[in-house]
Amino acid sequence: MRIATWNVNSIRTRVGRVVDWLVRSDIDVLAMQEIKCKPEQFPYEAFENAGYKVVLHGLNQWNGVAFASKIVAEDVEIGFDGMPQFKEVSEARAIGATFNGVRLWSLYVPNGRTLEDPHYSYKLEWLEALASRIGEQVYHEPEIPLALMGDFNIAPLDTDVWNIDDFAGATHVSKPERQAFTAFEEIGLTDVIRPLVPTGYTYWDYQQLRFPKNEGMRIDFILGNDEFASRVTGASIEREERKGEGPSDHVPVVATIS
DNA sequence: ATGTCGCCTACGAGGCGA
Repeated sequence: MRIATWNVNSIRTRVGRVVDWLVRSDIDVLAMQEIKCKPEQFPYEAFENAGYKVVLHGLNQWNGVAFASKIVAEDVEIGFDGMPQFKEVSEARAIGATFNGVRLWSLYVPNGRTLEDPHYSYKLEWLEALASRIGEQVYHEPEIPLALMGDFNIAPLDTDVWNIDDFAGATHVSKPERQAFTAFEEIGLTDVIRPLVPTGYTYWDYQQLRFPKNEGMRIDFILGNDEFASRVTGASIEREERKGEGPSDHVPVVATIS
C-alpha cells in the first residue's frame, strides 16, 4: 500500500495536478492539507473519475483537511478529542480514518505566525493536545498500525532549513516547538521517512526565488507507531512536484508499507 | 524589492493568511 501526505494549498486551483500525480504515482491513500474549501466546493468528480473516494473536513477558505483513497475510509473522525480552539472557533485541521486496518490522520498544524502572536501559544497547545490524545491510542492499541501525516509547521533539525542563522527569533525552529515535536517520539512515534530519505526539503516559499535557490524547509512528516514503522518498505519526497505550472508550495511525501 | 500565491468581497483592488 502506498500512502502519501501533501499540503496542496487549495484543491480547486490544483485538482488537475493532484489527480495526475496520484494516478501516475500509484497512490492508495493521500492525506491532503489546506484544501481551502467547504465540502460543497470540493472537486469530487475529478477524483472519482480516477477511482478515488474523498472524505474531508472543510469549514471555509482557510485550512481544510481530507483523504482521497482507492480504499474505503472507515471510522472517520473529524478533529480529535480535546482539540484546542482559537478564540472559541474550532478549525478544520485534523481528520482521522482507517484504511485496510491502518489508522491515519491528516493534520494541518497551526502556523504560529510569530513567537509573540496568540497563534503561537495556540500552536503549542494544539500539538500537546494531539500528542496526549494519540498517546492514549498508541498505548492502549499498539497492535493497530497508526501514522500521523501532514504539515507540522516545525523544522525539527537545524539542517531542515536552508540557513539556521536566518531563523533567529522565528517560528518553526524554536525550542518549544521542537520539544512539542519530540513529544511524538516520547509517545512511541517515529519519523518513517527520514531513515530512508535523510536529506531534502518538503516546502519552498513562493517568494524570493526560494525554490530555484533551494532555500526550503522540511516541515511535512509521516510519524508512525512501531507497528506502522515495521511495515515501511520505501519512502520518497516528490521534489519534482514543486516544478512546472501552478505547483503547491509543498511537495508530496510518500511511504510504501507492506 | 515590501519581490508570490490564493482566498474573500463584489466588480476593482484591498485585506488576510501563509
